[in-house]
Amino acid sequence: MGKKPRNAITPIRTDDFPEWYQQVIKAADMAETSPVRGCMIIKPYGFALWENMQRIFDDRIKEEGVQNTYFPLLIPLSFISREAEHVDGFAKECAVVTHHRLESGEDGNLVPAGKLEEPYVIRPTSETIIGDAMSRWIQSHRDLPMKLNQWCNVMRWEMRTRLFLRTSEFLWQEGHNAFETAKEAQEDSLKMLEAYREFSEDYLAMPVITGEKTADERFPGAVATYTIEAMMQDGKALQAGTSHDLGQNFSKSLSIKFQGRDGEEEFAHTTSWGISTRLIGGMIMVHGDDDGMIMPPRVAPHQVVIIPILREGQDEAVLSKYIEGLRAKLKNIGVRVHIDNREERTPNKMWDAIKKGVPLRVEIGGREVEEETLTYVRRDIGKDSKTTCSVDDFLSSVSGVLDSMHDDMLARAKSFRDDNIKDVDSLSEIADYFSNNANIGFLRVDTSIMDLPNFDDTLKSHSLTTRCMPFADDGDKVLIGKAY
RNA sequence: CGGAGCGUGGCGCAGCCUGGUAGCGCACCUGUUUUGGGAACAGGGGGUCGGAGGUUCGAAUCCUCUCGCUCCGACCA
Repeated sequence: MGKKPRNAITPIRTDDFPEWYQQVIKAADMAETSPVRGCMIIKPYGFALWENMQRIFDDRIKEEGVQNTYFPLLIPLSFISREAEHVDGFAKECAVVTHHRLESGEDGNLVPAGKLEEPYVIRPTSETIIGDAMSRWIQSHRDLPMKLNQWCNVMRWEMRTRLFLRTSEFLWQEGHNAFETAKEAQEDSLKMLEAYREFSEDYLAMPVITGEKTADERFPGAVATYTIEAMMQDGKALQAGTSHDLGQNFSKSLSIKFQGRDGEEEFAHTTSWGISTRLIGGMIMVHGDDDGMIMPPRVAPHQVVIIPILREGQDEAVLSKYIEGLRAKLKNIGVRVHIDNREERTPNKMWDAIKKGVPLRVEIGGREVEEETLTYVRRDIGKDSKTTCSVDDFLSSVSGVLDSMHDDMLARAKSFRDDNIKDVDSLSEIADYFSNNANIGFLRVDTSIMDLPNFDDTLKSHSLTTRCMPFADDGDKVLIGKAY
């Protein structure tokens, strides 16, 4: 029997990136497919990550005066059809509830019965039903701005699904704000986009490009869609979050109106903005390596995992007490710590911690207990970072170590991304670049190129899309790439 | 929805062409020796082969239908 491969994930990224992605999720025990078509089961370790993301971002939006609500899962069919472009955008992917009862059929199987007068649609997004409520709640300019959010699940019957990146049902937050003026709405949509950028970079260590979507990529019914775009390690783009300026399109079709300061009746200006469990897929593809996941320290379910190393003739009680003491001290200073006490071989515990991407792995055996030290390894660097230090030193430096790991992860991802954005001038250069399979990433071109007659065909024939018109280029350039 | 492939113990697969009543690796359980970057040996438990129908003395193997999944494309957070 030969030794197992040096890396924990097979295949490695450069051999088969999509398969590598699936294997990382499995190895980290984050999620799996379910008996329900296109729907995933988020396992405890994956959900703990989502909970941390939720907590952080929820606190952030509350600073903006956003209030949480909960609206029904089911939306009357007639609501969806109120906004014309909205219908076109979502009709193809709606799950519809048509019955409310099951009866025994002739062959003994249960069959739907009790047909509904009006079918319900399982929400693909909630602009219409929240807008309907807003139309009743908003009467005066004094009721504005109104900022509502909900953390919930939505369903879009996608043709092809991938864990976290695109599932038929997914978890997200959807914010819906209403304002008196067009200017406020526009500013708000940009502000929420900035909140996404900050969250992605400051907590997920995932660098993003902020910009506006081209008309083709705009949210159905929106005046403008703003996006944060991230680049995965295979050079593909991931739309990691969007914020829409809906103008008065939805307020007019849903009748969200108020009496203004001048006594005239006016339609509100609304925005909507969302991020989803897709971000988890992004984190995997931005940070993961051939040994599995690397959790960004600030959202990692466990920031530190302690692995007891018990050898023969060693007093287990003494070791446990030492470790328990360390755990309590770490918890005290706000570090999320996990002790791996499973009856499992030590090397396997280490590999599990690696595959799960726990930022810091702490090993404690007889030596450490005797010397009142501990040994730790940074996940993103590996065993070359193995350090032994006193418990006190660790306690005073651990948050700094986690911070620098965060900074390093962000910097690494940023330089990879920047290295893979090229400037070009012509359609033929775009075609040439993506005809060579070795070339990955985004191309940046003048927005005027979108007016060329062959533009759409060129993109289509290479499976390319416009990702966004970056704010950094004042909207003069457009990024083009392959997307998830 | 178009193209391709696959459904056999928990997972990954072989067997199918040339029908004879199921096998391998990993995982799991027990024991011994081990344990600081994926342990070794020995013993052991677990499947009726996606589903339905057909051919046959006999079907995981052949035929028909059907369901599901994965990948590629179009669509999309």
